[in-house]
Amino acid sequence: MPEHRLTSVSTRNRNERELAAIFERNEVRDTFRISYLANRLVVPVYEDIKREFGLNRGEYLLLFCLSHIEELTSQDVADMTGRPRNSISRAVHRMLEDGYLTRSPDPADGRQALLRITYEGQELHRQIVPRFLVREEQILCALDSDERRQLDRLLAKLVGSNAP
Amino acid sequence: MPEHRLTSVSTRNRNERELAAIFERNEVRDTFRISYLANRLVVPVYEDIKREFGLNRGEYLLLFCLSHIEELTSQDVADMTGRPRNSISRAVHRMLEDGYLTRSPDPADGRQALLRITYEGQELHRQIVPRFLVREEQILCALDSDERRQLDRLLAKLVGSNAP
DNA sequence: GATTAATTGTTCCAAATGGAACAATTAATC
DNA sequence: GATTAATTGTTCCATTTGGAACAATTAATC
Repeated sequence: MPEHRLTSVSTRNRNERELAAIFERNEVRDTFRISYLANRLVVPVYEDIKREFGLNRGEYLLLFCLSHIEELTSQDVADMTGRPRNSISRAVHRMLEDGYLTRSPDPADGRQALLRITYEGQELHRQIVPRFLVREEQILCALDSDERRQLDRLLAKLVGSNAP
Repeated sequence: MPEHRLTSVSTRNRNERELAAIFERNEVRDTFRISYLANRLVVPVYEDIKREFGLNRGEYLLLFCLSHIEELTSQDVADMTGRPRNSISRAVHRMLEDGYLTRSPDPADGRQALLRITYEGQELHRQIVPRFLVREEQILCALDSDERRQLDRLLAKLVGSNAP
């Protein structure tokens, strides 16, 4: 965000009250609340991942992409994650060294190399996913099952639309 | 934020198709989609703000907070935005120099200083808000007015709950 | 009321970040 | 097919970032 991040993790009453007021008053309520939610969902998990596995966000995103798509180039990952290519390059090297992925030159195009996740990488991913799920549940349990379905439908629609 | 960020801004068909697949396949769908949405809403606007007004995210967040709450300390802003205090400190100094806010020592507590937005700061905020709104509309127009109300209700519930 | 603990804002510094230039390769254009 | 343009992954470098230590001040504890 670096982010449009607003946490209410404050021990001081004043801020909690005032923060709530911001949610009601501000001019771009939906953007603001979605951004806030995203950070509440994701930030603490990334802090865990950093602490326990030594991966930063870019490295985990690389792992995540390769967990779902068998073979990708660095450029693919850059496109998908919106991160600059040099960051991906760094992440790839670190993850190669740690044995979480492999790289082989593309026989069809000498410029690029094909990345794949290793077994160790898959294992790591398997350890990390539950943390996101636990966190998701902590936040989304505020909704009943009907509301969860509503949310699912709305998100599908929003994400599916190809706005600019 | 650095971020759990996945954009579909790719000129290549392959990635767009594969990206869509990730949304369906992955294990933490709601977290993933909310995070994706947040970035789509916010990232391009922050890029504009950076380019046109020279403010980074932290600086704008400071402005945003002071636009809605008359008087805050640096620590207040740190609590509300979840950013480290030294970042806030830097942002405050830059914004002071630019004349977007004022600072006066708190007579009741010698440790802290009270920040307020200036007229110039309010003007700047007034110029920036519409950009968020335009972007919000670009994304949320995928929903009809009923669905918008649903979303509003769900967000209120999610944000209002005080999960850990 | 003296002593210890906690809080605020700042400075220092090592690490992360991302833009720009670059060589290697492939695609496009003439 | 030669020449120009575009693409990929990397290196370089200036800027940003955030943790830790710090002085100044206030609160808590004895």
